[in-house]
Amino acid sequence: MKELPIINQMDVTFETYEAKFKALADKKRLQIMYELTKRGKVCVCDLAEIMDMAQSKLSYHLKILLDANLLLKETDATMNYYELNHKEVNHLLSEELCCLFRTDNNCC
Amino acid sequence: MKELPIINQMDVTFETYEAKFKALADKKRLQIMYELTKRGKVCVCDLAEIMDMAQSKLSYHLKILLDANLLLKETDATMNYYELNHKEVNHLLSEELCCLFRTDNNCC
DNA sequence: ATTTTTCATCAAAAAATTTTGATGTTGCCT
DNA sequence: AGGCAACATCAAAATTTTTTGATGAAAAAT
Repeated sequence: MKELPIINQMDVTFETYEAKFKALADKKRLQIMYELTKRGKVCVCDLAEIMDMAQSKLSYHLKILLDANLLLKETDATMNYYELNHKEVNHLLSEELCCLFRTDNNCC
Repeated sequence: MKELPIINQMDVTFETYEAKFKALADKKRLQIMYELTKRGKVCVCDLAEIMDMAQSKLSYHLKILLDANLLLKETDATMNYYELNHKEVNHLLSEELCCLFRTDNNCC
């Protein structure tokens, strides 16, 4: 059982966070996160209206957030619902950002 | 004295965070942050060695982090020293990320 | 005064991300 | 079965970001 060299461990760590921060590094995606924070579980068609965004474009952005594990997805028949992955968001962001993207006890 | 519409306030907020997360959304820049967390105040030439990165490239990345207010810069003669902006980092990131980029009391 | 060192900036090329419109898939309804 | 609604995926175009090598600026050393 070989241990990974520390440099590679760090590398993996940086890559993981890179993906998460990349997902957050977009105005539109931050607004999606914000709307989901406010509204809870929302289907793509409603979100497309809320965001005033073409459906394929929205799907693209949702996939990026989902792949970064910042959102959770739930399917019901033909509808797909997305919501914040609060656990992940809380692990990532400070309390200062709570008003925007966090919902927990000692929040705002 | 006209109040900004809420939608525009939010817009500005999202843009600000977009820039900060964009700055963090890069493996190399995360590693720069990490090295500065460990080492404190480092000049560009030393950092270029540490990062094994061409100087112009490093300057490019440092500028992005500096513009996002994640780093602080200090000039002494021909040397430019960079260090983490701990205050800003702490405002942005969770305690969970403390081991990587934060240095404060209740840390690790 | 010239050279050297440190670093920023520039412009062009390369690479990555985003947008767009079209097409594919799945499940529901008639 | 056929049509429709909700959504994902695709490929090409558009845009943005990053890399590269060259040049510029400012202070120190010779």
